[in-house]
Amino acid sequence: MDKKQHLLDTALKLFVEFGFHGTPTAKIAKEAGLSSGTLFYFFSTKDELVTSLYVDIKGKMTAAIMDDIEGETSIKKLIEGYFKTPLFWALNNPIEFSFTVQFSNSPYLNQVAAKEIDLHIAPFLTILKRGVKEGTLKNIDPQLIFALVRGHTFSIHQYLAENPADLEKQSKIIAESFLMLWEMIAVHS
Amino acid sequence: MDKKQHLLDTALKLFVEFGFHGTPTAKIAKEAGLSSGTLFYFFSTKDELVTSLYVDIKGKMTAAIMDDIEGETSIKKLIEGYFKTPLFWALNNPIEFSFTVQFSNSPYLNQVAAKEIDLHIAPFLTILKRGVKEGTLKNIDPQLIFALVRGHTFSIHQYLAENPADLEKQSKIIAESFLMLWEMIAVHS
DNA sequence: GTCTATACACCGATAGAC
DNA sequence: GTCTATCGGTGTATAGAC
Repeated sequence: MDKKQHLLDTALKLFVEFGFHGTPTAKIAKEAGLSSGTLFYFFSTKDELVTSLYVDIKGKMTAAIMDDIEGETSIKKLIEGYFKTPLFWALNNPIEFSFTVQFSNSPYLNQVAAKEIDLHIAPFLTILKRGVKEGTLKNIDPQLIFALVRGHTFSIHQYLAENPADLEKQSKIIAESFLMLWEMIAVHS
Repeated sequence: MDKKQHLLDTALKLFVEFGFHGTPTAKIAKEAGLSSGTLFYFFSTKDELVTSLYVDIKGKMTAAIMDDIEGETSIKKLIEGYFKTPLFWALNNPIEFSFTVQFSNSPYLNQVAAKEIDLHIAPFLTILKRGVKEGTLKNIDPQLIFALVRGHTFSIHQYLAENPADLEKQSKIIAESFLMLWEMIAVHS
């Protein structure tokens, strides 16, 4: 068994429930069945544990998106992947997703290098720019379109989290909400 | 001068910059030119200071919305108020708005009674229900429409915060983005 | 109401044995 | 690699004088 991973998993669960501040390292170690010393053997500081958890999760989410859009070239399909994949991923990994939301809206975000964040944003922005250039997307600032996709994702996630439903219904909501998003940002011919 | 209000103002500024955890009560008191003892004379715990700050700000935002939509009856105008007012309010009160975003995505939110939160949501939900019933809004769950409006607001705020522009341009973006939102949720005849 | 001084709990991190 | 034990620092909150 991988103890480092076990510590990450335990920390994740506790952070989401009690917050970063509300979760002492001693509690993480104890809950994981390990000692404080071991925790600090794997992570030199608490901040490193928190931020590496974020980088970890963000990487997994991005990987899922990349996997989904692999080989795609159509703007619509690409944006669909960037929108739907995180949502389906969130259905299967609610705690991980909650963590990223909490982290992204906390001052911890500043501790993650801008380059690390840009790494996930840049490719999507390139796609959006192409979409605007080609006339597939409305002629508005790609940064704004990016914000709209993000916000829409955020909306649907919030809704799904607060209104439990079976997978079929959830899938339907995600699919329909993508069409709403697409109508909003695409040029209709 | 109202020292309690001064403490609230100082705390607000520091919380947004350093986070709740990163801001000791002693620092708040010192920055406000007061002593720790005085702080705890006005607020019996730090948590009370944090949550009362939230309730305070939320109340002001809601008041601004209510003031804006006073006398309105048309669904479109009402939703426009609920969408635009917070955004314009955020332009003039960026720190306050940042605080609410940070607070809403932290475990502190659980410390605010559900009733307090519902107080701000319920009236808007009533309007949305009426809009769906009347056929002005698309026939989807009002809760979902609510989430969409929220997310859209979140998007535009994020965009405006990251892309500084003059007031005229900002106003234009807010106005145009409302139309995008309206097209998304309204029935087109 | 406001201050100074301080109690005292807690937490992050280290040292050193095994 | 993992543990136990513990240090030093920090932070909330209180006591009591003014």
